[in-house]
Amino acid sequence: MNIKQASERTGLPAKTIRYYEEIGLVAPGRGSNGYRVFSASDVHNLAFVGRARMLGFTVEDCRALLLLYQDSARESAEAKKIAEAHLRQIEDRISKLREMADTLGQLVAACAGDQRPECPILGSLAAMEDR
Amino acid sequence: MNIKQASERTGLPAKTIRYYEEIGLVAPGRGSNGYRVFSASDVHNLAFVGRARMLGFTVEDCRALLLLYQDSARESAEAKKIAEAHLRQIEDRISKLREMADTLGQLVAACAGDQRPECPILGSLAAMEDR
DNA sequence: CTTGACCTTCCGGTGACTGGAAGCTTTATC
DNA sequence: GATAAAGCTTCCAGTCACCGGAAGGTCAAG
Repeated sequence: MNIKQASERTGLPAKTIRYYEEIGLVAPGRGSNGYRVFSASDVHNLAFVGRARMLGFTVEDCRALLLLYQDSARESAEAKKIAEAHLRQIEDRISKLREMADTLGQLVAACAGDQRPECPILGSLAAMEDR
Repeated sequence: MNIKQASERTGLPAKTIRYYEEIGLVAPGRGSNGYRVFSASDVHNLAFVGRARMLGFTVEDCRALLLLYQDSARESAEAKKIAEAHLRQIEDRISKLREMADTLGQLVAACAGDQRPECPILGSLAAMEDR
């Protein structure tokens, strides 16, 4: 099948699929007209990567996971290690964002948000020594 | 003062300060030798931006906030609007990350992580129809 | 007078795409 | 057979907020 169909079946934009080929994540064949030809397993691999990306794995993680997936002699410990590291990263990012949101929430709550110039948000940014 | 001192007082890397000048966030003067010369208010503005960045504001938000800060005729509603929009974005990102982390946590918990190839993580990525 | 710290600009890279231009091929319609 | 629309190709540039490094100028100390 051509790229459009592969795109529809995987939910990935055609541009993204071309990009994945460029960086060697998939290697579809080529027809005599130069068009990419996607096999069922190409589509399967693309969908695999698409789902991994939805879970926030980096493209390099996706590459590693795909290799493991295709390796019948793999050890599940390998995949778990990658997933655990990623999970820790996500939790880290969440806690940093949580802190930002909390601080920001306090500032927003303290701001009248009217036509007057006094603003605890701007004041706090100007000198945050009080926190 | 020179860039190194400005960097030390604001906690921003010299590279970042040069970048902020390039995009017009600050406009330090220049000495006869071509070196940047930072006034107290330059440093103040840089610190302002640095704190806004720590709260996750985009550089463009920082520019807007800085302009408001310097505008004595501002209305606090303006600043509040920016902060609220940003807060919503952060909350969005948190909830997306929270979903990822939850899904990922379940997969990690279900994976033995030993020398055997069976792996619910890889299996789930290969076909996530079951969730 | 040299050493080392500091400063300058410019170029390229990051991650994971996305948009758009210029130019093929294929398919459908008249 | 002409033409138009859809779909394909490659390549270039841009995104965001910087960071690293090269090549070279300047300044203070010994």
